Amino acid sequence: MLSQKSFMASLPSIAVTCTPKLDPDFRKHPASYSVPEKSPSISYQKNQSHTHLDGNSELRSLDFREALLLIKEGTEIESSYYIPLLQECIEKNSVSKAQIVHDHIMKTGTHEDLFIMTFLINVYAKCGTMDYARKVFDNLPRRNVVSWTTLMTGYVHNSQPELAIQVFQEMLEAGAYPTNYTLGTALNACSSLHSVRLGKQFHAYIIKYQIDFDTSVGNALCSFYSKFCNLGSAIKAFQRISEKNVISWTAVISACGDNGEAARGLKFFTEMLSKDVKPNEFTLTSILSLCCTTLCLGLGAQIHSLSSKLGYESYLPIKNSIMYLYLKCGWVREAQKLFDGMETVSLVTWNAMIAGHAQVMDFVEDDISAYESGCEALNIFLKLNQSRLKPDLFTFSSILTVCSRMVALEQGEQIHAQTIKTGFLTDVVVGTALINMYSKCGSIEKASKAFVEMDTRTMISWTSMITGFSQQGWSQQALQLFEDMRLAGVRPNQITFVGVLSACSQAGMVNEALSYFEMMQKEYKIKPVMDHFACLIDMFVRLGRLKEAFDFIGKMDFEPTEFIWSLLIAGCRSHGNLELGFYAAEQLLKLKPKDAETYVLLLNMYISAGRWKDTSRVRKMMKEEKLGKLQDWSWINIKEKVYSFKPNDKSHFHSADLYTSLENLLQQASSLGYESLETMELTDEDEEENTSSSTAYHSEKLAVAFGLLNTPNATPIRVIKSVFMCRDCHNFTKYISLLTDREIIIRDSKRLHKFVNGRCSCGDFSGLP
DNA sequence: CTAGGGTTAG
Repeated sequence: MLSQKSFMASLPSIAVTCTPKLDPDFRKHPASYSVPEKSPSISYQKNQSHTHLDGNSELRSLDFREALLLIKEGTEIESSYYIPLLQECIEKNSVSKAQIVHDHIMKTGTHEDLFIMTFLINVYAKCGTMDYARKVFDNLPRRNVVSWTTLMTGYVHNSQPELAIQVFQEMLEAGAYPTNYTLGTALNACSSLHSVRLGKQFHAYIIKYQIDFDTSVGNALCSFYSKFCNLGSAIKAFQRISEKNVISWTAVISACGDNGEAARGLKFFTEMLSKDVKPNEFTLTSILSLCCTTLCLGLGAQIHSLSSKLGYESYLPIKNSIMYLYLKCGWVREAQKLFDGMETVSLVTWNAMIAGHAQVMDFVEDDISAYESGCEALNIFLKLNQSRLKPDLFTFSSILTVCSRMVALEQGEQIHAQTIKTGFLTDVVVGTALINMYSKCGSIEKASKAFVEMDTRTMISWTSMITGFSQQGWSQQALQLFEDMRLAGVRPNQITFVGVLSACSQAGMVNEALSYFEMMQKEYKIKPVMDHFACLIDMFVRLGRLKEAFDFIGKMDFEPTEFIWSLLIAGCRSHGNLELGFYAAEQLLKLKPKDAETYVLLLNMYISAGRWKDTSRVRKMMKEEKLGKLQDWSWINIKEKVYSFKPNDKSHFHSADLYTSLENLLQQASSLGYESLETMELTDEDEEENTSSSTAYHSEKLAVAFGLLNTPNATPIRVIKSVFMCRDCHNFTKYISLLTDREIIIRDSKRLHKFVNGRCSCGDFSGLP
C-alpha cells in the first residue's frame, strides 16, 4: 500500500522539474485511438456479428481466427488492422481472444508499435487482467505518457487505486509529463482511495499549471468533489470548464443527484438542453436516477420516450432505472412486466427489483401489501441465488432490510451466514443492515455483537445501534453508546437524536432529555423536527404530566401533526383526563387526518365516553375522507412458513385448540390480576361476529397462541401486526410472556414491542389506543 | 473522463 506521505514528498519535485506546459502530443491521443474511417477489409466481421451472429460464438471465433490468418505471420503490418479485433475482445470481455491477437502481434513484429501495444494494455485492463496488462507495459520498447496513463486507468478500474498512484510516481521519476488525462485518472484514484487530501494536492497542482479549464480535468474534479460530498466545489469545478461536453454536464447532474439535490440536477439538465447539448445514455440514466429519488414518474416517462428516440431503448442501465422508478412509484405490475420482458439482465437488475420491493414495503398503505412485497423480495432473492449471478453487497443490504421489516429472523440469519461466506459482511452498509435486521427481530444481543465486530462504522451504524437499544427499552445502553459515538468523533444527525430522545423518554429521564434537546440545537446546530417533539411529548404523557405535554406543543414553531395529537389523546384516555382529551380530539379533527388508525382512536374514545353524536360525526368523516376500515391482520413465521390471522380467525387447522389455550391463558392471567379492558373496535362497526362474541380476539392474540402451540418451549415468538396494538392486547401479552416464560416480539404499525417477563420494551408507550 | 442497484426515524 502506497503511503500518502511518499507522494507528498515527491510533489514539489514535479513542480520544479516540470515545465508548466503539457506534453504537446497528448491531444492527439484520443483521436489515434479511434478506428480509421476506411477500415481494412477484415473488419467486416464486426458489423456482421452485430446483425445476426448473436448466440453463435463458435462461428464467430472461427471468423476471428480466419481474420488473423489473412495476415501472413512475420510480415510487418499496420496497427490499425488489429484494432477491430481488439475492440471485439473488449466487447466480449475475452482474455483468450486477446491472447490470440497478442500472439499474432508478437509474431508479425507489430509489437514495436507503441500505439497498438498501449491498446493491448487497455484490452487486458478492461478484461480485468491487470497482471497481463502490466507485463505488456513492462515489455514496451518505449513508453509515452499515453501508455503510463492507460496503465493507471486500468488500475483505477480494477479497484487498485493505490497502484495507479504508484504508477503515477514511477512516471514522474521516469521524467514523463502528466497530461490532463493523467491528472483526471489520478483524481479518480484519489476518489477510490477515499483520500481527499491527496486529491486536493492534485487540485492544487492543477490550479498551479492553470489547466482547470480543461474538459477532462474539470470533469474529473467535478466528480471527485461530488464523491466527497462537496457539491459546491464540484459545481465550481464544472463552471470553470471552458468547453463543457456531454460528460461535463452529466458529471454535474449526477453530482447533484448524489448529494441529495435532485432539483438542482434537473435545472442543469434543462440548461444543458437549452444549450443544444445532446444527452447521451449516461446523461439519461443520471436523470432517471434523479426521477427515482424525487419520484417524478411523469418526467421519467418523458425521459423514457426520449431515450427511445435517441436510440438507447435497449440500453440496460436505462431499463433498470425505469423499472426501479416504476417500483418506487408503486407501479409494481408494470415493473414486473418490464422485468419479465428483459432478455438479458444484470445483477443491477436483480438488485433494483429487490431494493424496489423493499421500498414498496415502506410506503404501501397497509401492512398486508407490505408483507406481500416483502415475500416477493425474498422470492426474487431466491431466484437470483439460483441464477448464474451471485448476490453482492447491494443485494445483501437490501435483502437484510427486507428481513428486518418482516421480522424474519430465520431468513435473516441464513443471509448473515451467506454474507460471511462471500466476504460482503466487511462492507459497512451490509454490516449496518445486519445490525438493523437483528435489532428489528428483537435479537438485541446479536445486533450488538454485529456492531462490535465491525471494522469501520459510519454515523448510520452508530445511529442504528443507538436506535436499536432504544427500541428494546435499553435506554442506558443507548445513551452510553451515544456518548461513545461523540468520543469517537462521529457527528450525530437528526435521526441519531430521535434515538437518543426516545431512549430518555422511555426511561422517564426528563432532565437528560431536555439537555440533549438543547445540545442538539446549540452544539450540533440541528433544528428540531416533529419526531423530536414527539419523543418529548410522549415522555411527559407517559409520566402523566399532561399539562407539560400540552404546553410543549405550544412551544413548537410549526403546527402539531396528527401523531402529536394522537399521543396526547391516548395519554389523556389512559390517565383519565377527558377534558384535555376532547380538546385534543377537536384539534385533530380540524386537521382532517388521512390515517384510518387515527379515526379509530377517536372513535373508541368517543364510544367509551358514550358520546354518540361525536361518534357518528367521526364515522361520517371517515366516509368523506374515503378511508376504509382497518384490517387487523397478524403474521407469524415458523420454519420459513408464514401463517396469517384475522380477528377471531377460525380457519386454521386445530383452531379449537388455539381458542382453548387462549381461554386457559386468560384464566391464569386473571388469577394474577389481569383485568380485561374494554376491547377496542379495531375493525369498526357492522361486524356481526365481533358483537356476538363476548370474548373477541384481536389477530395478534391468535398469532401468539399459535406460535406457543407450534414452537418448542423457550423459543421466542415473533409476530407482525398490520395495525397498532390496543392497550388490552398489550397488557394481556405481558401476562402471556410471564406465564409461558417466552420472549414475545410484536411489531405493530407504530412500534416494536418485546415482551419479557411481564414487561414490554416500549415501556408502555403512551400512544397505545 | 460521465451512468443504473444499498444502511438510520415517533
